Amino acid sequence: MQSSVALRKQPEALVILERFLPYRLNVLASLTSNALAQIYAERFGLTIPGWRVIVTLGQYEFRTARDIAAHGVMHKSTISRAVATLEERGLVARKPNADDRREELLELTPAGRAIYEDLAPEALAFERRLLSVLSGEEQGILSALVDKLARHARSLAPQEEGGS
Amino acid sequence: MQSSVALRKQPEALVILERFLPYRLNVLASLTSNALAQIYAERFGLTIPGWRVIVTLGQYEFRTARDIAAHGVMHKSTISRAVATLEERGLVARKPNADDRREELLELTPAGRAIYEDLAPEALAFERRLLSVLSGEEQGILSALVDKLARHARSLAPQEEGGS
DNA sequence: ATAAAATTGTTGCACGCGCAACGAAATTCG
DNA sequence: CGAATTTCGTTGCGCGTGCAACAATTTTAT
Repeated sequence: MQSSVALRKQPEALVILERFLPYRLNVLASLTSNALAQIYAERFGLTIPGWRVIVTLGQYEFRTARDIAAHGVMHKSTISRAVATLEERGLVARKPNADDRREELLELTPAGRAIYEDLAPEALAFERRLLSVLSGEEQGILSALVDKLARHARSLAPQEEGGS
Repeated sequence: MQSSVALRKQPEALVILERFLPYRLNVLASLTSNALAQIYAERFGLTIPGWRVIVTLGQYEFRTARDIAAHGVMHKSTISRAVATLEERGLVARKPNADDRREELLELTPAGRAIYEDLAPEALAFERRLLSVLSGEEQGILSALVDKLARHARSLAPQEEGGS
């Protein structure tokens, strides 16, 4: 065994950022998030959590704060405050749940739904612009891989409450 | 043309979160980021920006704060403060650049490199655990697609400074 | 050469966010 | 049935972070 160099002391790159997936995922998510945030902040004065509440309620009609938090990996206090702000602005209404009086069902007001209907097409247009560099097949593959990874990542830390 | 229902008023889901890629990318990034953050916060008292500075310097040896910020889509003030903290802890050192005295070259101190060499294997182990649900081929495909998307996303908003 | 514009990094300020403690309600257990 | 535990949502606190203004320096334009 011809030893190459004995006791190399030179620093060595152990992690290559350009190949480190968690890093790259965060960079990509930041890029898309920032671009989207610009749209709904400038045009509708919405924060990211506020936007998420509105889109979730636009899709699900009635949901609790906890559902929204868990689904989007956000802290419950973040959602609580976002809902409070949206309620003050008259975009979201609370309906007490008779079956479980700890929780409140949330829904969009007509004004909230109007914003949703304005915002949703822009969000989809942004998504299309973003995905336009991928073929339809690539989009499907990416979609499946992202879902697979996300499911696995959730199983690695099930009891957590995350922050964006 | 037999019209279906005239003037449907029922609310309609325009955005399906489970199919909306920016949302899913953020969820996935949050999941991985939280799990990683737990490692280097608990064991080394590092914040996310602090960790990013250390890994970047671990790989590149000499970099300016601006480089790190742009590469990781983070705000320059975030990096500035992270570097200040790391310098106080004796993990990072500044070398003034004679060619351009506005900027400072950053490098890891021996203590900083020691943390890096402790942390890097754990980060890589986490990445392996995360990617273990994908085949080698799938990993390669995902990698390529993420890069392609990130390049495109950067080109959509080139003059921005992002936030994590 | 001189002035105007651009760039690097820092800092005061405000605010959003995570944490932990809390009240209220529901569930589990003895 | 009653006590202990769990869960949903809110809130005070501290802090990290984005924004904008700034000093220092370099680059560009006149």
